[in-house]
Amino acid sequence: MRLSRFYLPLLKETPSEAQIASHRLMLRAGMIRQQGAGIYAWLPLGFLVLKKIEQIVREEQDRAGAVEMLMPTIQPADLWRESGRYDAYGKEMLRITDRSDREMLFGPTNEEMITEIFRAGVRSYKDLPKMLYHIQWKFRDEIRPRFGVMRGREFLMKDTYSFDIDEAEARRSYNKMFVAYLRTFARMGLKSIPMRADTGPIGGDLSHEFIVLAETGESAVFCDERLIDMEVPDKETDFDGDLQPVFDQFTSLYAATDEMHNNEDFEKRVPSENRMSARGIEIGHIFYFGTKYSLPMKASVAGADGKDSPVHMGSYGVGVSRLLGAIIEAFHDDDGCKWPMSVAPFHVGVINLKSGDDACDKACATLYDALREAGVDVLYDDTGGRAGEKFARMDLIGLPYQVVVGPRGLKSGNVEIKRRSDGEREEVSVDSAVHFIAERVSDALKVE
RNA sequence: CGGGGCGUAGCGCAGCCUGGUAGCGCAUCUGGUUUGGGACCAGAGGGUCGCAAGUUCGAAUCUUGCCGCCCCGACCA
Repeated sequence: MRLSRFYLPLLKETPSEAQIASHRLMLRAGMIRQQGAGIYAWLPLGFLVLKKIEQIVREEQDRAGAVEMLMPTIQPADLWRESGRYDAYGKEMLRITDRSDREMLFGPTNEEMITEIFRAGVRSYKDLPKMLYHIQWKFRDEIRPRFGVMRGREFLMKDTYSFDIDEAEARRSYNKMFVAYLRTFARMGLKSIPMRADTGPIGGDLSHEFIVLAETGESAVFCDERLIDMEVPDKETDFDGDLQPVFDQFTSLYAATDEMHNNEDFEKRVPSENRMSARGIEIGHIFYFGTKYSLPMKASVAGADGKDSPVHMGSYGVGVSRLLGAIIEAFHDDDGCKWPMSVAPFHVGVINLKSGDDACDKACATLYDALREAGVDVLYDDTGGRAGEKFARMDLIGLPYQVVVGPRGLKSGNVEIKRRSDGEREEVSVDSAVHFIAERVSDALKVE
């Protein structure tokens, strides 16, 4: 992409409403634009990242055996009357009426709808287990939206729903998502920690929040710091096999959010040198809720004995749009974003320091074409303007690598390559630059 | 929803207390000098001061109502 064609409205000054780094940087880097409280338009740069995050989520869901579909944003109220949640949900749910005065709502989640869809098509235990997911915009009329996309009212969420014949089988589905989540967040460079979450009236131990540690996190968390470097299962993991050992391993050490924290327990189970109290951002939440919806909504299947019984369900959410905020919180400095390669809007930025200069233009054009040929996403800064402005802009948007092409280096046939993550620079010849970048990009994108 | 604050040019703000017909920085446009980390000089364009009503000879400024947004708290992916 040529910068001169792109739409990248940057802000030099910090908008007054942005309190935390991710919100500030998303506004300054021209990724989002606010349209109302907790409602954002995704500008080209932000949208590129959003799509990359979405794709990683999708790939790991598919790997775990879930099947993608798409449910509507608008749902009929009657569906929610079946589960009893139409009245229970409260003002968080945006209720609307259509031209015939039919009661509708903008979906805050999809348990009811997926249950209706499932019950319409499945009769026998032989059709189980099933895991279905979609990635769709949700609306929750939060009392107080804040922190940009971290707590918006409209947000993009991946939600998966599992259907099993009994609790033991449901646990297997739960474990699949548990592992899928560990992998999903790791691929984005995040160290996520599963923490016991409140299961509410249903009870049991089957609800976990996936937390990424960040100073600006919304909740206080307490954990054994050895969890941070626990090894995430690789892509050869057999999702049809027994995943219980992985679950056991990750849940063997203490980890709890504020609500679930028990200090006595914490001190008993965690050696003092490993105790960690920090703040965290919730980026995923998985939940087993048994027959909560299948019973009232009559989603049953015939068992081997010919008798009908309600299916056991679970739901598994990932805050896709929220992840942008979480990733920036984890990877940024005073100058801007520092995207991990896997979610970067472009892998590399080519900076033409002297647009209009024959040698510079030529070298840049060669690099631009060759990099794209090599499968690298390139943003080519072909604009006029001063060097300082170009450097600052590229640092702000935070592409993993910058290739600086200027008359000074070209005299000796060289360009400068800067790595955004640590600022390390290296002079390489124009000829070897493509290989240099392409190799590092493909290494960084390798899925393990 | 309780408490606090803010709406003045694209962005950041001053002016409001003490009414007199709107200003600064950045950005934008033109010309020139510059050119490897957000340049400089000269000039120009751009605002029904959130909306509505009221007080007044006169309202960005005072009064009332409404709308929007932000911050703290309780709630949430």
